[in-house]
Amino acid sequence: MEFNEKQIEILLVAEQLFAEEGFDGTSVREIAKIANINIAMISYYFGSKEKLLEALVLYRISGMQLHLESLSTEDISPIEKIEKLISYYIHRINSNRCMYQILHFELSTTKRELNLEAFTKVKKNNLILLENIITEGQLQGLVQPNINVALIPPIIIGTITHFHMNKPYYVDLLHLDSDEKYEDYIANELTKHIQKTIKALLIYED
Amino acid sequence: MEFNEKQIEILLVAEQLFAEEGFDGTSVREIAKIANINIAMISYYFGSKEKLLEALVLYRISGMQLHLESLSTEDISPIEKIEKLISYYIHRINSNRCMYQILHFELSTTKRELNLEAFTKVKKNNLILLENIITEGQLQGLVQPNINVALIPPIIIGTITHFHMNKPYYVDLLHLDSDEKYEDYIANELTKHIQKTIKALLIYED
DNA sequence: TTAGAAATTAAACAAACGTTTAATTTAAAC
DNA sequence: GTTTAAATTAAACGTTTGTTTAATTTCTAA
Repeated sequence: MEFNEKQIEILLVAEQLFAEEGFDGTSVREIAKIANINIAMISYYFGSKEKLLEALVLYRISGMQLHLESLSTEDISPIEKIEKLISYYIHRINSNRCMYQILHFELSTTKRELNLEAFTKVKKNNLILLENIITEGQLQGLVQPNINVALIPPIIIGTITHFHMNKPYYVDLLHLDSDEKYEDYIANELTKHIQKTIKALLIYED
Repeated sequence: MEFNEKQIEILLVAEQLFAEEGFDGTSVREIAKIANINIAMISYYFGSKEKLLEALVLYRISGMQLHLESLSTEDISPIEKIEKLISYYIHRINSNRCMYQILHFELSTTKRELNLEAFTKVKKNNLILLENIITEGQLQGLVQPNINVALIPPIIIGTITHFHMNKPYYVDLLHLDSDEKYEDYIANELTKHIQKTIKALLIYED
């Protein structure tokens, strides 16, 4: 699926609005107004509002593949690999904040049936990568046995998305009174915190 | 604010629908139909659809106060206290799944301005409780210094909510092919996993 | 038993919704 | 320059939306 400039403009406007106000809370007229196009163009290009959403999800997820194959073969310790993987996770969620917001809702609504196979595939690939790294660490005696690897991504992704979703609360609690401070906190404090947590979990003896 | 039986029935129906289809994705006619009442009763009792949501949020959050004051004085180790606190967290999120789903969306939408002071208050109270327990642990030398306490609840809450939101994915991945298995997994595996993670974080030496 | 309040109803309201139409403009190809 | 397709438009379409109305029923208390 290839999109022209105008279509991409529409997709980007729709993405932000869907994230801010939800799919059902956003009207095609609103999208058209901000994207500076006629309402009919949405049906003309995408078929319908719902197909616009599908196109958007596909458009984003296809660009979301982790390029981490190289990580497996890098000459660093498994722990460092995990740290890199977490950084990458956080970076991906950060730069796809709107799409994660949309998916979070769409995943749990019964209203629409989005085809999220591509997304599932990405996640399963990442999980295998993580499993390999952890197995490597276990063989080297750096990582404890009996680690439930499937439950590690939820810690990483869950913590970050929860932080984002409760932005007003954490801005208040942690005095992050500018967007810059907020972004910095995520890139530094929060990232380190998650890395430390996962490292602790891997090393911790039950 | 006191509600009669009929009002509570409406609130419960609305809660489930708002959680499943979102506020904007749910119509008052749908609520009325399932709750077996006339559409006009919603305006009659609550004023409007939006005020119905406000009433619902207030109704749930007021019943959400942790009853954990006793925890501080219990004669168990700080680590055990943390474990209990986490169990309680998980139990609360589990039994308020719909409301958490609704709040998750409402917290990040710019459409409506819900008064969530009560919710913030609950969270801040819990944080103080957690801080006290951790300080106690540090004084006894059981817990490391330099713990960022504010970032511990996000791990707990984020992990569980992420798990819930991605239910179809984890059902598939972990072969939880019945509701019972799913619930059991959360109550056992996932709970233990989070407890282990937090314990590891508190004990782990950087 | 009766008066008054509360609860409930069907119907109507205007506004907003997603989508389609048919006409027009713009662009590309020959 | 003409032809054909693609892009764009304003207007209208039929639904659905949340809310209100005014009439009626049910309940409560004197």
